[in-house]
Amino acid sequence: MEKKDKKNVRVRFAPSPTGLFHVGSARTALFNYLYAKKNKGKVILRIEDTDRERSVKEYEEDIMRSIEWLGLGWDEGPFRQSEREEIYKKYVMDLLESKKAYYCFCNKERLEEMRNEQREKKEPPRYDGKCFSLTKEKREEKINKGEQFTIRLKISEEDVVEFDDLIRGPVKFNARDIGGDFVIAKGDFSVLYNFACVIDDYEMQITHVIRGEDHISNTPKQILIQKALDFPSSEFAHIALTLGTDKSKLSKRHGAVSISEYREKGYLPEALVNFIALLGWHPGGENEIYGLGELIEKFSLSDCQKSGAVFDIKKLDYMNGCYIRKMSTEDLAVRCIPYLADAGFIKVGFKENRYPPAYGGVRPEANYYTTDEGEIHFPKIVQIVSLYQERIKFLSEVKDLLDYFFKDELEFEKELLFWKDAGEGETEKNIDKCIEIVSSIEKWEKVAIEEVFLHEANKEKDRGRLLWPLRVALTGKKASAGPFDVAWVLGPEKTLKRLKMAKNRLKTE
RNA sequence: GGCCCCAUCGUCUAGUGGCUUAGGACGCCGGGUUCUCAGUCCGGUAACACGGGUUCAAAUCCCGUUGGGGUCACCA
Repeated sequence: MEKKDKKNVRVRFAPSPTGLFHVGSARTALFNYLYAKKNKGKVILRIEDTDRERSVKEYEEDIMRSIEWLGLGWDEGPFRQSEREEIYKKYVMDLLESKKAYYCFCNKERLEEMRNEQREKKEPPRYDGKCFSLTKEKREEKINKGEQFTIRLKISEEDVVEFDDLIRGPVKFNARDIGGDFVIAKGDFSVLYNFACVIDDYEMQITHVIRGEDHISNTPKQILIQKALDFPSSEFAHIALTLGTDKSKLSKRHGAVSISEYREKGYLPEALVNFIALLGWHPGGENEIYGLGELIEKFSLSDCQKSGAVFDIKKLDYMNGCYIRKMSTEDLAVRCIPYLADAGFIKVGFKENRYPPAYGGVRPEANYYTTDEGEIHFPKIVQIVSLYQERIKFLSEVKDLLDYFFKDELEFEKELLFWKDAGEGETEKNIDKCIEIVSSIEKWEKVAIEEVFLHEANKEKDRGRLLWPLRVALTGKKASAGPFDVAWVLGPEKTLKRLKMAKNRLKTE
């Protein structure tokens, strides 16, 4: 149903900076982006900060940082509604002059009371239009007395507002159900959301308004404003909401909802984008892994689901794991380094000051790394990290998993060294054997280590007798990467040292 | 409560009147690989909300019921 001229598609991201950038807003931004790119159109970023009290500069930064991190970007902006008040005011004055809007001096108490009464009578809350009939003299008198006022748009209650939603098809509202003449501006002529939105969409020549379903009831108001101003109507597409596990609109109480939280936990932007795109949209077919390019190529509003989609973190985890496994080990190391640094395992230095660290970005060619023991080279980090490439679902896991590569002494109960029913004696014997094997290896290479250990371990009826204590001695953990790999990365000296330390530990209480 | 939107496995979904004993993915369960944890491979569990129509034929079209959600500010 995507008809009309798509040659000059212009869409907008219009978040308001009243909180950290949310996965729901990110999904809306994504759909806008995909639609625009698919149709060779432009994306305009507009910060909706007409509510000064609730708008926070840091959140605005978070919005832009998050959008960029996701790889989405925009073509024009950022525009800020707080910087466009003169423009809005001009339109308010026009409306006032043409009598399509009027001053209202009703105070909040009266409004509140009226609403309560209507509610009790089970009527829909609605402004009764009292101030519309105020005479010019009366009005000026009140203004001169300094009475507070608002400006309301006069609507005709018989009107039927219809629009053809690109996702849902025709949607119809009776004007009498939208609550009467509604406020478009406050006493200082600062305008409200619906009004600013319509003016901006017009001035920025937005062709397609793609937004969350929660805005569907704002649409008739906006269309009424468009009509009052003789603006052409834009196309609307209301995408279904992102839901929490209880099926209500996703919000803070559902847990992590901001893009920055996901970034910090170590989700990859490409995985997050892939996952979010598939919430409420499906290109058909059985593939589920798509890069941004493919997403753009396949995107269509008509393939969007009409019902809300629950944000299922388990599936995101799975997808993130897929993306982690898919990337090169070098790339993985680059992405893990900030987490290793954060855990205090390594320190990141910069060879040249003119290459300041990019946001979240590490560049092996411009950095050097140190541990408590001195410099550690990038290839070594690659080795370490690659042992966990198949094991982690998100990057921050390396903080808990890789500690033993950066510690000299490991903390663990000696009983952890015991394989099944093996006691102290047998365990000591096996550790001795490991020491012997390690000492005998001439070329410290992955395959060689594995071969000789396996050869020895196969003599036992159960490989674990030899390999379990080896692994625990090297890692101090009951779950870890394979012992040969760990030994190889650790190097012969450290391997030997840890085996000896494990042996000593057996003798302690 | 008014208005609006929606309705296929627990979750994301395929399905656009016959190809469907409803397909895939995540999760979950079982098994293989295995020193552990992952990963990987194989197998399994599980859904068309209900009731009426229309039709030779309905998950698919229509109506109703029920259920869920959104929204009703001098917030966005």
